[in-house]
Amino acid sequence: MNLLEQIYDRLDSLNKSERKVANVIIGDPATATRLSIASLAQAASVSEPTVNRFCRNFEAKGYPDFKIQLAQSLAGGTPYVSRSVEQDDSTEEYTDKIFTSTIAALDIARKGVNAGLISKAVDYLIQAKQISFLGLGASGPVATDAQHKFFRFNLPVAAYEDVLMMRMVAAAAHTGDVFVVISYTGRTRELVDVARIARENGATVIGISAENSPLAKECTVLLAAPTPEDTDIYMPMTSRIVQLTLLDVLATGVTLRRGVDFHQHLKKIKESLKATRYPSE
Amino acid sequence: MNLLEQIYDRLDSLNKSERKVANVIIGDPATATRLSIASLAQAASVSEPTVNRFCRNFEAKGYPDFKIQLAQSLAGGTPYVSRSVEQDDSTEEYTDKIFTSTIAALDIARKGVNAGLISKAVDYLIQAKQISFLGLGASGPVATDAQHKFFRFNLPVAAYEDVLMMRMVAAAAHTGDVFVVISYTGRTRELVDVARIARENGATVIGISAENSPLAKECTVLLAAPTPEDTDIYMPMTSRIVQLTLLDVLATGVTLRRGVDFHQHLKKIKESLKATRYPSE
DNA sequence: AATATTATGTTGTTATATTACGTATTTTTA
DNA sequence: TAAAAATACGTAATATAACAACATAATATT
Repeated sequence: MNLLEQIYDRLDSLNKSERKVANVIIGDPATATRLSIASLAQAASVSEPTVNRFCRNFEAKGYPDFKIQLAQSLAGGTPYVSRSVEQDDSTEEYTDKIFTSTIAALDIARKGVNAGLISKAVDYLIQAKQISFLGLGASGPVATDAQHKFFRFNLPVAAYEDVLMMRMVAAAAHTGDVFVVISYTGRTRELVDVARIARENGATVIGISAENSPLAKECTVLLAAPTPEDTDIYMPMTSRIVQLTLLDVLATGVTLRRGVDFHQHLKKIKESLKATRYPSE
Repeated sequence: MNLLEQIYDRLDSLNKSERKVANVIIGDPATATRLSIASLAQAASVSEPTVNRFCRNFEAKGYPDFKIQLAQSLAGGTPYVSRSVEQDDSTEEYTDKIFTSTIAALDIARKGVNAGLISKAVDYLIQAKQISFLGLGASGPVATDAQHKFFRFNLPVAAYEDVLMMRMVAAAAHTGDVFVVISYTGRTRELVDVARIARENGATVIGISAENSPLAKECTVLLAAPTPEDTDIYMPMTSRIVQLTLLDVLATGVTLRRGVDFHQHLKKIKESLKATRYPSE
């Protein structure tokens, strides 16, 4: 709960003078952040120490600290907390909730990412003779997207959304091949099988999936997409975006490691696309 | 643009001492808000007036005012500022940058979304006899993903990544059909053509694309994915995530509008998938 | 009604920020 | 390349703001 909410919350339990202070702040928090303690005291018709005591009541070190917290609680207005959509939400509400939840999921993932594992995964990808992205169902497009991305970065890639193809490719895998297996739950039988086959043939398996899942056990490197609390209907949406972002990170890592020559390649690709486009005005 | 972004933006145009100050602030903006001018000056190895001048450079009345603004730009404590990846970034650094940029892009999009247009788009989707998602290249997987999502919500959907198929479907379009056309630039010739054909046949075209683009002109409703400043190599990544999130919003809107019956449907789908999975422990 | 307790204000001190000015550095011009 | 101008930066003095300690007033308790 942010500072401003706390003030509202505790309005009743404040004594006379402090309530005066609270009311001035609530009345116009934005300008309150610009006032000196003297001005605020005057505006509330109380003494300066009263304002100071008021601030300390709210876990602030003093008046300046209080103002900083107040400013922060004013910022943006919306704290990034995953809130689930309700049946009677307005368009504004559910739009905001979806964006906010997605941001919250990314933020959690950001904090939970293991840079060591990313680095390890990049090591494998760089040395790969062939990279295959595997994903079924909702993870299918994620795999295809990864293919596009890595292709742009001039790497030998393929994506498969078809179980039979996956099996065939896994069966024909060699040491040096890398399979990136994408699965939200990590429990899709077929994918777990394919991962095992690939591994048995000496390939490296990078999993983008849930921790402690059957798939996780088959992976050389597992990048866990930390899954937030509620697993309701809307979850797969945000988890998929986390997966995509993890793949962005991997692609970036590979690119950086490969050095400068890729810029040339990228230029070529961009050129090749120009013909298909209307020119910019 | 918030204060922190401004600082990033003007880093180059600052002189030596001021850049020192900027770097300290950027390095840890959160604690910077708690420092006195003396401490900050010391941390940056400059004099206090230099810090003061620095603050005034950024349209602040003085140091305290600057801190307030900084605090506000720090919503929730984490600075979500799009920073581009540098060649010599460590794994931690580029990982964080990618996540942060993605979040920043979503945040910008969140603020820029027009709820009225979302609502309008949802209206069309709900009444649609048939919904087709069209995307080429990097937007292809986005279209396919949308198909998956909307299918789960029991809507008559298809996705096309193939130009010829698109043309055929557009040519056979009827009033009541809805085409969702996804394009980052909005300048892909083929897509623009297809959109026009679909419109001419009475279909509704919902664009998820850039404003003022050729594609935008062919759309019944345009959901602009506001594109942040720099269009360098990494941009398409984040823009695609904004597109996906917009589609999440649309899917959610449709679901909410359709009421309760869809829960039944969702349950059925979940059941059907169970057989393919290893059970949860 | 007397006492204890809490609330609030006054004063002086300390911390903090800012101004004014001077020196050093860089840039420009001859 | 030297001289002049402009800009950058720091020192020291000053003004402002915040706080602590104490005193007084108000309220609650017995």
